[in-house]
Amino acid sequence: MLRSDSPKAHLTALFQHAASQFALAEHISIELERPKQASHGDFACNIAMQLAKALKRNPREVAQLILASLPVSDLVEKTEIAGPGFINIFLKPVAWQNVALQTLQAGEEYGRSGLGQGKKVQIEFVSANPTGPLHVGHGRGAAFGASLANVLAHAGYQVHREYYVNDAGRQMDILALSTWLRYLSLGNQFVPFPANAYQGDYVSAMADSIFALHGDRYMRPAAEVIADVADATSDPEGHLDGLIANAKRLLGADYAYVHGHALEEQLGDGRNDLTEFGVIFDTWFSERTLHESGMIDKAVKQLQQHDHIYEQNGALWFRSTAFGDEKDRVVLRENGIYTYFAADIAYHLNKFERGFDRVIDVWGADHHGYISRVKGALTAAGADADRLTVALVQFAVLYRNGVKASMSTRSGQYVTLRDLRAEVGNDAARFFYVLRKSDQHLDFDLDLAKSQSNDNPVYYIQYAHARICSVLSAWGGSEKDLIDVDIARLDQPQELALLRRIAEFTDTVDAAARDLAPHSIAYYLKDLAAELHGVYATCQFLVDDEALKLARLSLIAATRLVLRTGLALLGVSAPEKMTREEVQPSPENAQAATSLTNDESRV
RNA sequence: GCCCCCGUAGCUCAGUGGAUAGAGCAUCCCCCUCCUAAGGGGAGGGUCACACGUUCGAUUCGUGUCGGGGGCACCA
Repeated sequence: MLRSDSPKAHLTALFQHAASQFALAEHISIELERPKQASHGDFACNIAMQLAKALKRNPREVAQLILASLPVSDLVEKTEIAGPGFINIFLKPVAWQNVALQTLQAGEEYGRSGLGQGKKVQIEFVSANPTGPLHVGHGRGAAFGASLANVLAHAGYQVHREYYVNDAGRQMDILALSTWLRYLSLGNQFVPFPANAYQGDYVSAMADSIFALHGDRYMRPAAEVIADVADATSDPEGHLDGLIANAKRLLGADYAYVHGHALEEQLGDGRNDLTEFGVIFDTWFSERTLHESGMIDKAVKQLQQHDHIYEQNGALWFRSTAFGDEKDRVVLRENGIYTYFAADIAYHLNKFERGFDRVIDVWGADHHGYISRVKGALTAAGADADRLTVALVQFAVLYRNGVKASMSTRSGQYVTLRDLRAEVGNDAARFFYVLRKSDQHLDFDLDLAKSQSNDNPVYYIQYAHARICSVLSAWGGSEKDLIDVDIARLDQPQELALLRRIAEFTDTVDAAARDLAPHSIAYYLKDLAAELHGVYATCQFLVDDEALKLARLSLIAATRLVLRTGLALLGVSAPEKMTREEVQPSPENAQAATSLTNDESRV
């Protein structure tokens, strides 16, 4: 007779029943928390204190009334009223022991919560300009977004992952120009390479490949390329724009090829990078299609119909100040080209049209000022802006040799996500990225990540998983035989602590989904692994007592399931074996260690 | 000037409207004849930046101050 509800859900129902005698209780949610101190029981309920004021009675007195009408349960050992009016509940061991069997029965479904109720949610993340390799800042957005998407899916949402491709606009033109200038130099047409163009080696590589494929088909005289272009020192941006205009004129229809080649190369590179990082998208949505399909025209017309657009200085402005923005914003420039903002309005209206109940954008914290603008435009267009949630992810600041490293894509001086993955591994990178709250700045110390990768908490968790695999493998039996065992043999404090932790998983997933906080999964897994290691250190699993052995194996099999499920949510692998690479101290390290010792001995 | 994030142990950071605020690293001390010691146990270490409010109760919520970081384009 295995119950299907968790101990907490069971108790919540009991308290709901007990509280229903008070009319006011309908507005109060039953909160059961796990006390920090074991002497306060398995759960503590503060409902008496919540009700006390409205009832104008002493909280301890209210607690008495609640307890008097609390239905009898075979899981409850005893209850007590403590402190200012807490009701502490002590459960019988069987309440927790059942958790192991419940977990094994649920299998991969364990931890699912009803939060999402099958609602469709779209999550858009990364969406980096395809103008160069992804860097460590994009990595954080990728790891956060992918983990959050997994968490939402496990919490019962139907999740759609999308990448918005900024394939229109000036930045892409600058990349195309940069590539073309490098290409021209291959035919000895030397145009001074602008300092504010894309400097990275990947640009030259693309030029090489175009030259290899098509020879001098796109070659033009350098003198014509720089003709009538603004001075590079006094007007660097105007200089770039002049070069772009000349490139478009001189190349004619061929410009689209150079532009398209650069786009495809960079987008493909980013896609491969992300795929290797375990970050997969359902849709890659092209900004250009918004322009070409007339969706932006439509969106702006929609705003015009609601009288939120006016003309000034030859441009069209959206009156965003009417929606809480600090100033009005241009949607159609004087030159007749829509702004990025205009495209984004159309894009978000399109998201809503596609029938998502909820839309989540993962943006870098530098975009925070942009939120009110987009939401304002959605409201202005008659859409429900509350269906859009923007999750801001603070910067990942990179440190190398203790110094903040430059992160500029144009200057080409940055560490790529690919480099980072190669150095610390995908698992450590994914885990490290989500180990901080998203609204916390992340100091990513490369040297530390590299030199101490063996101390990374991800290994601690993976090791717990590997240990279980090792034991179950040595046992050699089938996991199915562990679903129906005499679980009452689990009575050690460490075993019960582990069971309690396993029981928390569903609430953890639920809270992580609700708060858009995948980091709490990472912290939960650390705690879970710690409990497992504790049991491992105190209990022998493969003992002669057959019933005890099966009970303990059942416990660790359930633990393995939760570890696996949780790690999968974070995109981290769950290895069955951990093999340590014996690192021999290099001569420099040995020297450094020696000199450090000498320094200390001088004190 | 306006807006956003942060301020918790020596360091990096979790956490909570509740009853004695936690982890990892670092420091110190223990534990492998035994399923991987990438492990376990223990010790020390705190004015939860500061002030005032709200509350039965504030480290948590609000306001202000101070400190750190970031953002305020007819760029994307």
